[in-house]
Amino acid sequence: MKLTTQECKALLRQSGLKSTMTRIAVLQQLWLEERPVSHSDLVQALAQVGDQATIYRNLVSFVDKGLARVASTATGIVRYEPIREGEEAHEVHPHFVCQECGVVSCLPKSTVITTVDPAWSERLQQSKLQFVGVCESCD
Amino acid sequence: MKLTTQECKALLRQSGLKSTMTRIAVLQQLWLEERPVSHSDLVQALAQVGDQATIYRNLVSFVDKGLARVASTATGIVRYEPIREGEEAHEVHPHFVCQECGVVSCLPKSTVITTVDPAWSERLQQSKLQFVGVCESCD
DNA sequence: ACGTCATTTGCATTTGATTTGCATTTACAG
DNA sequence: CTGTAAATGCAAATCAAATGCAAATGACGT
Repeated sequence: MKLTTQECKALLRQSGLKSTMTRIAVLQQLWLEERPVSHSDLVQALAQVGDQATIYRNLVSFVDKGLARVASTATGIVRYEPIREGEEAHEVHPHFVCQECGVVSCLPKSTVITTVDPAWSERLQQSKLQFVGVCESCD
Repeated sequence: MKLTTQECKALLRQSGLKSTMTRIAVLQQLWLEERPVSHSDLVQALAQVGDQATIYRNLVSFVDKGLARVASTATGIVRYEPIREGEEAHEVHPHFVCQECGVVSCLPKSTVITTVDPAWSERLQQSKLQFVGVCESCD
């Protein structure tokens, strides 16, 4: 999904973050990707836009302000995804991690139905469901 | 759960791994812990038993041989747990991660009921469900 | 029990991702 | 326009994870 510069500025403003060139670019890139992306993915994609430390700190503040979340830490690499409108805090779509190539992709929420014991659900801030297997291209 | 040295040797033998002092100690420690443990947890626990590189390589070969699995990579730290008798390959195994202290603990399977779309279940080697929240001690 | 050989270990070091310090620049409220 | 807190760039520190290599050790045949 594509986010216009104006929409980015609006989101940032709402979160109390200043609208910097780099920051806007990072946010747009996050929304552009159709899968969770790592810090180094973004550094590559935005090499001429900004520094790695800047990108890193932007990701941290996005997570802090609720504009993004850590979607996955599979393969020991932290991957982020934007938080899109209308997502429930403790009910997030599942991710699929390929054992071979390590690619992390998003699955439709409908892939799984989860029922959580009420005793626990109150304690939940968030839940992450990860499927591990071999993707089609590696099969 | 406790695993005798003899049982360790048997498991290792079955997996085609030699029965070394350190290796047995690592496997026993894994079984002893009631929660997923990190490499450095083990290095601490087995400081006088063996070297960090040895422990690391043992963990890798355990995963390789199916004696253990990476249970969690929360906090960017890889945590292992032993694969115990009679566990289903694609069964969901819920863990709880504390946002504050980062401790990862196992939850009873009954905490969650999941139904996976058959189209995907065949591709599954494993599923991991992670609950994120604040544990009692940090609350 | 003994020797051989592939496996495993210990120690040192490297890699690669993530994180921080600090001087400089920039956004934006007044 | 101006002052100030926030944000940036660059360099360097961290920290977990991974590797190279020589020495040590388990397992198997004799």
